[in-house]
Amino acid sequence: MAFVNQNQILQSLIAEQLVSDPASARGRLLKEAARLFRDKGYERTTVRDLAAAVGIQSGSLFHHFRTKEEILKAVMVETIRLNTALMQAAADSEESPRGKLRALVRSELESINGQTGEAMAVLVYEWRSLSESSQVQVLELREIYEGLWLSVLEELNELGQLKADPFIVRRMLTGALSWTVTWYKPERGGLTLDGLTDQVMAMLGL
Amino acid sequence: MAFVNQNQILQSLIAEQLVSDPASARGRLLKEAARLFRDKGYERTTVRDLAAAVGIQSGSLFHHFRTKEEILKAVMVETIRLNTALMQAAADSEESPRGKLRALVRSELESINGQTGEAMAVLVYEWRSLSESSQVQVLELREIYEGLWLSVLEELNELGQLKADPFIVRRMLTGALSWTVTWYKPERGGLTLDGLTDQVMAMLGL
DNA sequence: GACAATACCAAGCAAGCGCTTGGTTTGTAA
DNA sequence: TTACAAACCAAGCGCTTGCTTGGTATTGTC
Repeated sequence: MAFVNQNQILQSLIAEQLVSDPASARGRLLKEAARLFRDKGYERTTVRDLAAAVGIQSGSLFHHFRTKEEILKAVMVETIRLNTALMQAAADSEESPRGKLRALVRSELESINGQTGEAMAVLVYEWRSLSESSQVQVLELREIYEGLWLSVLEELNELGQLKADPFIVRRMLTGALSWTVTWYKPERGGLTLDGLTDQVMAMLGL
Repeated sequence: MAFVNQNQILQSLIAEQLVSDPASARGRLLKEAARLFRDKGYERTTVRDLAAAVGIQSGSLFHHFRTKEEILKAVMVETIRLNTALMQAAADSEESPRGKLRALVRSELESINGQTGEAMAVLVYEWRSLSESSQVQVLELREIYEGLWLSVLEELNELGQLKADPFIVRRMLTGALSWTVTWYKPERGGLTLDGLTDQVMAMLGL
């Protein structure tokens, strides 16, 4: 498979209309929404907050989205789509199972602590605010994403390099990596994203 | 130090008025509040929900607590107090650093997935709903709790048994263990709490 | 340049929210 | 029995919420 960079992946997803262009009105709203939802929580964020963040009246929001919850759902759906593609590319760029796992860890840390960090945090911590029917739809996408992890972890396990059950390791990693959003501040303190990735791999004895 | 069981610890904390008796009106409310806050989130839980859960009128709540937020804070404060005492006892019951760490992991898993699980989940996932001044107060208690973990992890590190930085390992464990609340269901599926603890230790290469 | 369709505004509605109020019941102790 | 505080109820106030409505700019298309 050819190597592609992150921007190419984003562009092709936009072309397929699977994620909104960050430059479009919809895209800008979703970005601001993700930030507000992470900072204040979905419930504490009002439609007036959302509208103000993109400079329109609160009522005008409902021209783009039918309900407030639809905004939350859109944030989650587009985030999973983008990150599934990014993770797939990261895994494909490596040969060895260990290399693939490291790429996945690094890629997820990047998603959580980088550009799409707000949206990733929303995905993890605002799950309960989604209606049940929306949860089902988002869960379907999430399973593709998780499948990526499991295939790599199972490969490692068959090689005897994993010290615990693949399913459990993935779940522990889900918690551990998403939790980094609450404490990891790359700017102050010397730990880089690669350094953090190394620590995670070391912790797993890899 | 003498071995004490969990109930003895709870009783002595009640006697010192550091946590509410679960049989008292206040104690029952806090228990119901923890459950509701975890299930629906703090913001989605109304004072009418809280009152109905203990069979009183919504206005009557404010005879016991000045504000709704005070209820959230009380849930968090009492939960930390209880669990700090439980963790201290668990660590003291073991000799070796590895044994102490295992006891801490098991104890935290028990807190998260057992009786006080609702409250522990609230502590982790409703942090943002606390006012800043309350956050400061709860954080002070939290630091005692974290100190317990760090002293054990540092001891292990000095013995060369830890594969990554103690601070980072603790943070990874915080995320990983608290996340178990979203997927670990001891009743269905064969994994016991001890089994899960073993998996965590294995993952750390211990 | 006509004409939709799209994007937005200004105003406000109905419902639900946290919390207050004034008054009644219940528990306790002399 | 009396006295008094703690616990509770019934009612509702003032405010904020998500969302609707009727209308006006703005944009793209032929």
